[in-house]
Amino acid sequence: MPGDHAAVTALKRSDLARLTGCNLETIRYYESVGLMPDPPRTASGHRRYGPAHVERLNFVMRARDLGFTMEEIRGLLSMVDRGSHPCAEVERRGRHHLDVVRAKIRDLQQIETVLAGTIARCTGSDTPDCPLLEVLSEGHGDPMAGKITPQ
Amino acid sequence: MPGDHAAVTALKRSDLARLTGCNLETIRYYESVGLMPDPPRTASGHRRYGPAHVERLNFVMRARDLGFTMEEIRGLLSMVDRGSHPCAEVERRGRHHLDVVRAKIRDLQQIETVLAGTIARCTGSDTPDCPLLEVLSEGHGDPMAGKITPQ
DNA sequence: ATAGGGTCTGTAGCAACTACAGGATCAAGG
DNA sequence: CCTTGATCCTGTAGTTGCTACAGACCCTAT
Repeated sequence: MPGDHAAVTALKRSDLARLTGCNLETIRYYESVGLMPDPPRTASGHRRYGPAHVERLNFVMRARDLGFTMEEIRGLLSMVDRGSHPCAEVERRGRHHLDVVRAKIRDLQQIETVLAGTIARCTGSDTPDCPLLEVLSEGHGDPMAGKITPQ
Repeated sequence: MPGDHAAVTALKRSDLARLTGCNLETIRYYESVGLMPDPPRTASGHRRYGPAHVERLNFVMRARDLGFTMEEIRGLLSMVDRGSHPCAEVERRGRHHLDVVRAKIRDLQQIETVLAGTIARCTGSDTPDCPLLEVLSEGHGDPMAGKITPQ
């Protein structure tokens, strides 16, 4: 039966990678940490993926693009898998993540302000007196008074 | 000579940590990766730090607070150590780092926009229909059209 | 039949720390 | 002087989210 439908839609790992834009090794990694289910194998042990795997991987990748941690993604996925995913709970998790994202933005903006302000005072000349090095070396008056969490 | 000045200013690792607010283990780590010089030791091998170490660690920590990578910090420090640190070069490195910081901010703001917009459509009810899950599951029309580099 | 690809597994590496285990040493009290 | 508890020492493993390699296997085409 050479036109077998199941065989036609069966994807190798490289196919799944190409289709989703995900790195080949990353797919195996997601399997190992339980974000992707163990796929069926051929007799010789090669992975074969179907449409469900493509969807799943796209979900994971989109969540990653939105900056969700793997722990958070795992949580969202397990809600989906259990079929119990009330919007209220998903929203709660989304809001929490949004808070984290906003905190990161604030921290980076703090950094940007200090950095841009300092660099603006640079002369660009060959003098060894540099405002940026002074800011890094100074001991008086912290320019980052509010503690930040970088990255 | 019980009032020995050198002895008075000699700091243990825990003292340095307390003084700078740096984690105890991190100091050893910075030594191991060459950001901090190997300190002198007592006969029994215990580290003893002086004011120069305090300054150095403060420099490293302030650079870290501004989001510089260790590689960048290493570079800045080696310029300082060599005594050749023309403002122009420091400024160039600072500007490059500023570009990186601004790119991160833009990426996070992209994320924030999509996330906030999606969550705003959440009903907060018990329905299993959730805009956020739909965004993560959908296959049509990428909400993050411009590729981003999260974190 | 064999050459070349792709796939398999396990493992090591990246940043930038943090934490622990198991031993040595120090400082103070009895 | 001795003991006790805190601190110090070293080396190593863990963290997050991948990425890359080595060495073995397998699959396909000529």
